[in-house]
Amino acid sequence: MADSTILIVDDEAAIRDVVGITLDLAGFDTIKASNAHDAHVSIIDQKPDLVLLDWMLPGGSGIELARRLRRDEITSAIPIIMLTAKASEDNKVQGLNEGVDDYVTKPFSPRELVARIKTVLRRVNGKERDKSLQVFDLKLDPTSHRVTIEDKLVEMGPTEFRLLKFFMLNQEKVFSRDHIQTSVWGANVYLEERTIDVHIRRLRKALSSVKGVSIDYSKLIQTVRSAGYRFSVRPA
Amino acid sequence: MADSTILIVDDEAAIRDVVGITLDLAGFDTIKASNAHDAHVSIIDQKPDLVLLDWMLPGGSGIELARRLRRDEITSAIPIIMLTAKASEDNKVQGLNEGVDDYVTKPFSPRELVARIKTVLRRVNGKERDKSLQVFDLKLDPTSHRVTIEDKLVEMGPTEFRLLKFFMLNQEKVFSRDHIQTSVWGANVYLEERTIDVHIRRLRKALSSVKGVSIDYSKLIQTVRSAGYRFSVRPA
DNA sequence: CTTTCCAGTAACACTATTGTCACAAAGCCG
DNA sequence: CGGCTTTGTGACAATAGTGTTACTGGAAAG
Repeated sequence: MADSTILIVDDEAAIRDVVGITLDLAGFDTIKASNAHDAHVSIIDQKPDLVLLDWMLPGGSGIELARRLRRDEITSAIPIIMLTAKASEDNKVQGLNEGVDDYVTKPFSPRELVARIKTVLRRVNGKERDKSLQVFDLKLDPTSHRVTIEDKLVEMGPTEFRLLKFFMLNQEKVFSRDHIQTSVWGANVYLEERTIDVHIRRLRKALSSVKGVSIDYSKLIQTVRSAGYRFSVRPA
Repeated sequence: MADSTILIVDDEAAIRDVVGITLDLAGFDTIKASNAHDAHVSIIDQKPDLVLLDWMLPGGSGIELARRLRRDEITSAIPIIMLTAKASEDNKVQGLNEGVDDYVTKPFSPRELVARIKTVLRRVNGKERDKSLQVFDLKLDPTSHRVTIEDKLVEMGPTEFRLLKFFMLNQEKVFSRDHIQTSVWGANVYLEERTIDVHIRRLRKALSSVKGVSIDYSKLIQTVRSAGYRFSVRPA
């Protein structure tokens, strides 16, 4: 983790410097780029472990670059954290569809930035253990048994909680209903097949029930026809 | 913790040696005694942080010594772990009433012995944080939201779970119903006063519902007339 | 010993949660 | 488009959990 290389893409030198210093202090290696083209070259060339991408870039926006990276087989697995000037709903929703892994809104505290980078790296590396689970601003705390979105409590039943926990611990993979049943309800439990669907629905409902939130987190639970469901930050 | 001194009281030299070596390796200082009288003198003289006491001692049983230690102001705070040849129900129940802090049944693994000593020391020193809470063989795991007695699942409702968690985090102190209500239900919640009593009853019921267990763990929840309730391993 | 008070207990009504079902909607195939 | 499959959705009944109440039993006070 401490050896991860982060590519910082921002047209403002001041931002590059501040972020660079922050990440240096946190033990990351850093590369910098001031425009989308240079960034793309650096990514292919040096394969950073994560890209910090400014939303607004001259001559090719950040979102364009993100899209390109996702399309390309070689770069599609590299996590991206967007740096946005302000929390705009449209931006967030669109970014979600482009497969961005997280957002950090300027101005941000060094602490938060580092925390989010670590979270994303942990998630991508599949080393999600203990502690509270977090995806964007959706947090699940196994200890206090609470789920929040942007610090607003999300109400759901115990079964939905376990279902969400399972998904957050196993992101990006498709699970059959059988598999979900075994993992969430346990073996030796007979359930009518459609029961899973209903709980999926209830979970989605709970996730989108929070008002005043820019992202619809229920979209993270994707239906894979004839296969099962998947929890993913990437577009379906 | 690593500097704690443990007094080993056993009439068998072989046991004293084995236990002594085990504790040395675990970083504890050890004192040894082969009978109740010597043990008592050593305790007053050297004030060990914990006493490992053999149940059957020639010329004054271990239980007698435990009782004497609890009666005396000076020694009453020193935790005691009993070493018993076999898990006899009567012994355990009686020991519970004498205020023994834990039991280890011979033969025991060094690993288990050290683990139990550390648990008791942690509990007594009030540094019970994180992790799973344990008292004797009663375990509460905040993360998995499970309670077990001797690894057997104890069924109870969510409210009883929180109530038990509260008690296990705050042992040996008497709490008024008001205090319990605020801690477990939260402030700004109106409850009919007797409601607490009913939940206490349900928790006790749950704790004593497990079959094939030598100790009645419901006894740990003590009623303090006109004051409230207390969770304690010491006699009422 | 009697009275008074307090806690134990059982029973009840109310609510939340859960699994199931029936039907509507959407996707997929030729 | 038309038929078939799969999923979304609302409704429902059964169950578990919760708070309240009334009655019982035992301890403390007089």
